[in-house]
Amino acid sequence: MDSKARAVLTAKTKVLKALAHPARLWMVERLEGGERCVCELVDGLGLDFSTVSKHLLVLKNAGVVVDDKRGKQVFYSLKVPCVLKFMHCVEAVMERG
Amino acid sequence: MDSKARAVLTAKTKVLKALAHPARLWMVERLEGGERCVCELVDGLGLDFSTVSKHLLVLKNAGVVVDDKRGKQVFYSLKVPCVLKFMHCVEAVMERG
DNA sequence: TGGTTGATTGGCATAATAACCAAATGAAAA
DNA sequence: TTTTCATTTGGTTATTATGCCAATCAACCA
Repeated sequence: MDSKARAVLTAKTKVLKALAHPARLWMVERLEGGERCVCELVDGLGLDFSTVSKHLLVLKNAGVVVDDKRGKQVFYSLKVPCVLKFMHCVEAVMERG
Repeated sequence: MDSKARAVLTAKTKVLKALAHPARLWMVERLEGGERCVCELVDGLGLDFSTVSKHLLVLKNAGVVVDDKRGKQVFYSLKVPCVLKFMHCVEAVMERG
């Protein structure tokens, strides 16, 4: 495995790692229904504001979501529509458990 | 979020976490070409036998691979064919980075 | 039987994550 | 301009993940 192949692998796992947390996956699923402000996500998750903010940063750095500040609020939305389609495969893995 | 929804999320993230490591993802991609014995994977990765064995256990516990002991060797193969299809979406995320 | 090979397990040190609280930022309202 | 509100950042601690070494196990061979 050369260094280029290693870099590609690391980039892919960055996306997977971003999705591989219950709070972050919940937020991504929630964003399927359209953009949400941070406060809505905090309410739904029952976590600290700072914790949710950091989770959103992870998703943003991975290229999964984008943010848009309007007025006092920040709205997050999915950057790539297929993100949740591919979750059907994950569910298939679970069912064949 | 009730406890049932939380359990489903945790189960999904178990699969994602299993894939979210360079060595494990590399092995899964390699298994796309058919079953491989542990020794082949060790050679390709350049990691310790014990390390590779533990990574494979993570994939097995997540339901991504199955093992088959034949003689002294253990062969691993993908349990769910769609695992790599959904990686195309991950690649799409990377390209729109 | 005794030894070798392929693989797993246990143990340990180190690194990376995740949660909270407190404090800082920054834009809008007063 | 001062205050306020939504969010982010910094700091700390607890938990989890990773990788190597040594020991073990199971199957084959001499």
